[in-house]
Amino acid sequence: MKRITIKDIATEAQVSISTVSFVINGKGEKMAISPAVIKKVQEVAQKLHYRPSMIASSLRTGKTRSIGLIVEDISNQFFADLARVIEDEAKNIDYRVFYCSTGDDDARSEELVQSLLQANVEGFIITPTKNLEKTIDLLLKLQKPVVLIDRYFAHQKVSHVVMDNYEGSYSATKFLMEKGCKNIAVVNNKSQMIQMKLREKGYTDALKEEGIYDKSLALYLDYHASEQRRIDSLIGFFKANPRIDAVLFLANYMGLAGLQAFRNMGYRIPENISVISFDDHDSFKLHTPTISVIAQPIEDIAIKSIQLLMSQMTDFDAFKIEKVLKKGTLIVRESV
Amino acid sequence: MKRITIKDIATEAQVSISTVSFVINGKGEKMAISPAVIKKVQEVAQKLHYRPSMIASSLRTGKTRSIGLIVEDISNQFFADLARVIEDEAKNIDYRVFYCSTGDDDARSEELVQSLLQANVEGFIITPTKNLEKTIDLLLKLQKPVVLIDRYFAHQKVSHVVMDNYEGSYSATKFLMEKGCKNIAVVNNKSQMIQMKLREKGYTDALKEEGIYDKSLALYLDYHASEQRRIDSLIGFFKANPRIDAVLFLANYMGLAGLQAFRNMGYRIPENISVISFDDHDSFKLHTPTISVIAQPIEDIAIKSIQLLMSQMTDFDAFKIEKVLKKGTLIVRESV
DNA sequence: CTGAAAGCGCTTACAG
DNA sequence: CTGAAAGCGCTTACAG
Repeated sequence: MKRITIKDIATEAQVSISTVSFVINGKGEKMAISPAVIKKVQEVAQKLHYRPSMIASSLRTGKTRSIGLIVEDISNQFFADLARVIEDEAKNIDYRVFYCSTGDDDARSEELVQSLLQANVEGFIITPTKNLEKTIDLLLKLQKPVVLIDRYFAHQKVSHVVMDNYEGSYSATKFLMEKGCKNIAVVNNKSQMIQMKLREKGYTDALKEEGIYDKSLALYLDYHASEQRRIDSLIGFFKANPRIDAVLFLANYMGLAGLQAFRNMGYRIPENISVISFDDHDSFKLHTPTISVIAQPIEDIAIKSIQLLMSQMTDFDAFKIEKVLKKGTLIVRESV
Repeated sequence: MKRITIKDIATEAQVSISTVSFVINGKGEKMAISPAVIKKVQEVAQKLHYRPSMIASSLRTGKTRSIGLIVEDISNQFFADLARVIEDEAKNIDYRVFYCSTGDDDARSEELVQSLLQANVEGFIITPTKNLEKTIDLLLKLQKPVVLIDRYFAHQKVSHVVMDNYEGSYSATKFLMEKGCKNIAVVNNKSQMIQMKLREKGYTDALKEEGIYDKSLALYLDYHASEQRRIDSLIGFFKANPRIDAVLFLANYMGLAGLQAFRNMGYRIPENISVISFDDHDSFKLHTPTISVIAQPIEDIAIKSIQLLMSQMTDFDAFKIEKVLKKGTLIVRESV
């Protein structure tokens, strides 16, 4: 089955290919093509089931009407929701989204960037991995619009949209203290990424203000360890520190592992321990008891990052770097 | 920043663009180009940071090395896991995957197919919506390789890979009966899609064999209703049928709604009611009690469907239609 | 109001 | 062993 091209339409409609191209792209009127010809061309295109070749037009115009979205893990509900909103927003302005997961692997992230570059995407929305700064510099050098989300590099001149992580954990920690908790632990990962540091700092500062900060009450998990390994570390940590009466998990996968740890240990929530986790998740709503969370403003982040990207794409030179913080929401459930 | 093309390399290396193209594509030796020239070209390409234009080469060769994956909802864990495995498999053979969600909407599904056609993907893996049969016929007419997953149309000549849905619910129902359950309900949706019908038939047949089938013990939910509406229907149904002592949910989102319904009603699992759901989910592992499931053979399905697609892509004419059933696994947890 | 022609960056059959 | 040239399907500046 041969592909139908504008040439076929031109022949069939007995006009030139330029005329066909103008009509197909809705520029018929602007080019003062007669309504009769416009109608004719449209009918023929319809009849032959013409489908324009995106590839040819991309090659010609240098535009692909597509953006690349690189997240940490598309099967994590937070990123899946984010991707869904970004895709919808992009569709509204007739853009396609190519999305892919880094698995928190620097080498893979760089490959993905290269592969999206080859696919000629017009802009990038990225949750960078720890050592991706240089790769992002490359994108900037290539004049590619970039917006970072969820995290960023403190000294890099790139727009980003992230949740106000500091404020989120600061107020969650305050909330735990108001409820009477005295020995509040925190569970973080070892990544040292800025968003995780800020979350921990919010926690630390809130406790320091009350003079009850105790740095031995922090556990650092390995992102790449198996879930069982994480659960084991958690059990070890809580057994070693029986005085802990509340815990703040700095990401949903840690919270999920934590709940399994508590179940194994026979801890009851909130009688034995109060729990708050970052990032909402189905399981937190469904758990007995339901778990309080600091929910990310997913929709705000998605919409703002597309906006920033678009303004860069429209006018790269006039564009100003924006660093946007969006407030999260403390959702109080039964676990405190 | 101007794009570097093979022309630039040719100029710099003082050879023809054909030579450059051959070297870049690893055909240097085959074309008997001297090692010195090969080396030279490679060095220049490296030095200038040459990145081939996928678009130009696609236009020329008609190949894009990409496949389209259309699932129901990428934020559902089942499809997310499936997508992840398919992406990895595709990457092994140097293919890219474009994935997108239908939201169980026929019109959107057709749009997605059209948009992937325009992007010139070389093959399709699709979880079709109810009325997508004609669109799939179109793909077949266009000689596009297609593999359906999760569900299919009984009389359409297309390869598919699905779980053995009948066997899965048949054996789950048997298992419930062995445990002494007498009034076993089933919760399905209204879609009437073949995979859902087969799941229900496995349930029905198992009960009929024992002569205890009661058709009033079936509830049909609306996929497009809000979660709260689904929960309300479930509560109404179980209140109206207090003799029910076990329930089989035919998809994970129904099971999740069911658990919330039981919590609202104060039902205890498994004392008041035994529960088995199709499709595994984090929440089922984490729930108190943990919930037994019929897990899909996700990896098997993903790998097999890529295989089938590849054999169609390699030789469309010689290819035979294959209809593959993969067995699921009953994972027994605390809910029965 | 419409058409001929150049060119986007590649690949490959052909010529030498 | 290497090069000149055609052509993939479009868009658009230019000419008339």
